[in-house]
Amino acid sequence: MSSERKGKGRQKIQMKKMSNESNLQVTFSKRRSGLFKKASELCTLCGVDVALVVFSPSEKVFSFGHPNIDTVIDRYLSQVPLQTTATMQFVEAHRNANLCELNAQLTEINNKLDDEKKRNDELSLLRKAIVDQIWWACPIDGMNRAELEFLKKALEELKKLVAQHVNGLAIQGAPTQAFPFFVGNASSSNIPVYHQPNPQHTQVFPPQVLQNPMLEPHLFGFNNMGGGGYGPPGFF
Amino acid sequence: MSSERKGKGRQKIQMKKMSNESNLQVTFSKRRSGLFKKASELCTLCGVDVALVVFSPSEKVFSFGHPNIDTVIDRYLSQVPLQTTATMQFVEAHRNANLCELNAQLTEINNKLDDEKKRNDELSLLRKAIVDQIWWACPIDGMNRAELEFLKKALEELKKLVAQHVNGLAIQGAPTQAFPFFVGNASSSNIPVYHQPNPQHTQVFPPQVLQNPMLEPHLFGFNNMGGGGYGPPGFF
DNA sequence: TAGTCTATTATTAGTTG
DNA sequence: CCAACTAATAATAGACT
Repeated sequence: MSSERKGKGRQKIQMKKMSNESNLQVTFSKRRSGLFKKASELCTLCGVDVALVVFSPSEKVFSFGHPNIDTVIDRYLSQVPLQTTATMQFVEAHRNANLCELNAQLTEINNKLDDEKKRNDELSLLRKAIVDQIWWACPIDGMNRAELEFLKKALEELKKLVAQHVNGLAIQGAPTQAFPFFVGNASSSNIPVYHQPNPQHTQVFPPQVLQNPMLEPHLFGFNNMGGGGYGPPGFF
Repeated sequence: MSSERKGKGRQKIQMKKMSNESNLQVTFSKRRSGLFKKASELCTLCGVDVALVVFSPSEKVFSFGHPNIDTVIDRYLSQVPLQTTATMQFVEAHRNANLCELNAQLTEINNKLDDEKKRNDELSLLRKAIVDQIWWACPIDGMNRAELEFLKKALEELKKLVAQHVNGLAIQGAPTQAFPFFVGNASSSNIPVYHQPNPQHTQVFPPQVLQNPMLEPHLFGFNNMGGGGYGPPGFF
């Protein structure tokens, strides 16, 4: 009988492993569905081949493939001759370690950016409120010079604050220059290991570009590695 | 200088292969990013393992894996001993053929459902408009009996129409009983081949449950096939 | 070719049954 | 566990840059 509508709607969630087990299960189901749907849509819209394998928290396996998962996996494996020599493993280990660290830093910086952005938004709002108030309070000419003076001071203070924030961001985020990713539309993210093993089924000297799909080649500055001339084979 | 804001915003698109090549490329890039992001979020939030391989329209390969794509693929392959005997291939071929057809039918039915829903929405809106008009026009008692009569007739007509639509749907969609999927939140979809090869790394007699993730086990009525007793091994 | 912007559509977190 | 609902957040088609 309690016909109350009290759904609070979707809430933002932290991008980290969910603590509540039952929530995790539900979220897994929903998001798995969403992921498979997206994958199938990509196939349909773009006519490309995809393979997707997901192990559930209870170790059950879910998979999807177009035109067929085994075909795609075979194709993938044939392109990644996986020369699992000791050297390769060493390289890979270093690479992964680096990536993890980079991702951690990226996440941290993104969080800071989020915070700053939020604070800036708040300040902007406040500023807007005050400006509006002035607009309302002063039909045409300053009716109360003292008040106007006060508001002017407040505005300057705010301006300074904002400047400080921006500045602080620039200084604090100095290493950010190494991670110009996400700056446009930053949003906290905890991204595991992305991996583009080979631009094509070409050579396999340096294990080649290990990357975050969000952190695509062009973001690193060296775009178009599909040609043949790759960058230096150093470990980053 | 033309500082016009004329973005029309996101438009709905048909769930079929895009015809415009350059649009397709752009969409592929955007959706690939989105897909990889979703995959990584699933890993992070639920702590599960995922492997994702995508071949671009230009045959480049993009992949993602947590904790590592090869690990996940190995795990997947070990669960799918792929007894590629001739019999199996035959079975598989039939299964795929069947699935394609089923998916096609499903898509068609979904489209019809969408259409019907839209029409029903329109009718509902119309009905509501009329009801509202009555409400407005008649403060308390019928001020114009003729008009009221007309409206009553119109309402009955609408009711009949809606009934017809529902009925038509039920008849036209008779085979729908075999596809009770999506009924809840139907939305056109052209889904390729989904595949859950094995509930666990258990036996492999009938190649086992090939399915659409959106079409999960419970939707088929036989949930929990992780036990051991499977249904008949027929080709659907 | 990739990034931006904006209006929309799509997805989903939290709840209830 | 599953479905439905709601109110939010998130993703993205189209147009520009």
